[in-house]
Amino acid sequence: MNKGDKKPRETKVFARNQTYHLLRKKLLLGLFRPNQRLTEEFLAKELDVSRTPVREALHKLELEGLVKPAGKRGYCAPEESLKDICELFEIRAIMEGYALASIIENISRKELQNLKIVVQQAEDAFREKNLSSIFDYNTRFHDMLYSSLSTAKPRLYSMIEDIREYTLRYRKDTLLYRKGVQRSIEGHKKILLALDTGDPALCEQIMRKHVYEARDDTLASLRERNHDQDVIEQDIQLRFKEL
Amino acid sequence: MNKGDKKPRETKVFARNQTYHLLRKKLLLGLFRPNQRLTEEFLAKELDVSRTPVREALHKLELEGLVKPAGKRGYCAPEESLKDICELFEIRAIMEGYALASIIENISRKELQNLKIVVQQAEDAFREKNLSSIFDYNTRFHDMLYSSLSTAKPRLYSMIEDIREYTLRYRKDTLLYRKGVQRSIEGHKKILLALDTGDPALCEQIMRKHVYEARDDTLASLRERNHDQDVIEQDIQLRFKEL
DNA sequence: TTTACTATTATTGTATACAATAACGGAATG
DNA sequence: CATTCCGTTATTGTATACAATAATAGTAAA
Repeated sequence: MNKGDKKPRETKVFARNQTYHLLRKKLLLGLFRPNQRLTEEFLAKELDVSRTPVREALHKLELEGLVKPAGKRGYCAPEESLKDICELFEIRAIMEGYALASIIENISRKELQNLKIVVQQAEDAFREKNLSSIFDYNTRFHDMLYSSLSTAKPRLYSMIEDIREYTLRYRKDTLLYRKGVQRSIEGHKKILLALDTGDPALCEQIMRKHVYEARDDTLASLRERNHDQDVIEQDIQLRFKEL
Repeated sequence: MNKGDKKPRETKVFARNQTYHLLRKKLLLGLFRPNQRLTEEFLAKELDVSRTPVREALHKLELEGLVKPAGKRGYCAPEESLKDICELFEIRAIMEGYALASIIENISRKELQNLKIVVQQAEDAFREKNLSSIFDYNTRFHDMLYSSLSTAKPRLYSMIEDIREYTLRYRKDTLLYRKGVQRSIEGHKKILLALDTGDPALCEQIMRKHVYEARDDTLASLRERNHDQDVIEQDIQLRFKEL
């Protein structure tokens, strides 16, 4: 070790964390067939670790509902029922609605201005049919909107993030659903208007409606899914490359 | 094995589950000092299992926020900040408010009648100063109220149950706070009235208010806590005896 | 052919060994 | 007396061995 680097800052990456996050991502992207049996040994071999980190990951993922018990032994990937999807969006609507209402206490004029810029960018991208970047703009809009929440109400924030991730699994489809994208941008504009009024109840109402629209678009796109299954497969593989 | 019992139904209890639930309960009851270091070996010895189930339990409990990382290594019991408590109640208010609003679609006249009976029983117990049984009546009221939710919206239901458990940790104090008990019963009456009207928005509003009152009473009783610390200790030990 | 029983295999649960490293403490130095 | 360095100890991360048991297949009997 050289004398200069007292702390080499090699953030040791543990197999446990890596395994958990990788498995989680794979499940969220739907890379396992529904009801596919997930045995510890199989996953361990696939991820090139021992059973120990895999088992822990599976048990934690069970807590989150990302894997479900298969009979008396082991786990499997859950199959997505429309009812489950609806409930996830419903919960998102409740929590994000309240989150928006509590944000108006703290949000600054400058932050509002920045949000407007992002929405504008998303709109431009939509006009140029640059669909993939819209996904990023939407994400940025979301992150900016809730940035104050992460310190003010960390628990609410992390719950919202979790649920958003769970619904993210289906958004890959919505991405390809043009009408949904447009509605989403319109929704963001309305959110900004609501914030401008400073009325918490209105904010809550608008945000709930926005999430319900996202739900409807997701369901609509799921119904068309079989039409362009191969495109989606490609998209999944691409998105997974980013680890 | 006798011929009669093909399936002896000895539900094998795994050290893993037992350890997780026991540790969870201890944490919820506040049986560890805040910031107390929780080493795997110490807990393993205490619960008479190996480190394996303990480690899994700790990692799962971290996911729930019931233990927090202590420095770079290991975990410790989190210290309860008033801010955290407030946020927990706030989230409860959001979710239970929505839950009540969605219940009115399905609730039957008979169920309403049963709920009224339970509230009446709680009121009688209060008049007879039978404080400990009020806790049970309140729990029963809650369970009956949300029984339909557990099948209709299982995810929302389990989230509410989790958060209720997290706030339960502080209710042990509220139990001894007479004014809080009375307000709680009055709150339940109002909830029944709101359900009678069949108005979802009103239900949501009333329930939120009810939970906020619970929060205020909890905070108030926490402030008086030092006065009768020994009584509370006794109560904790007693409650823990029930495993 | 179907059913029931048994033997085999697969897979998980738990404990433990070992390695890696963080935490701690004590000696040496200024 | 304070501080830094180094060696010891404590504690965790991972792999693996072994036991327990569920799943499976295969065989025999009806």
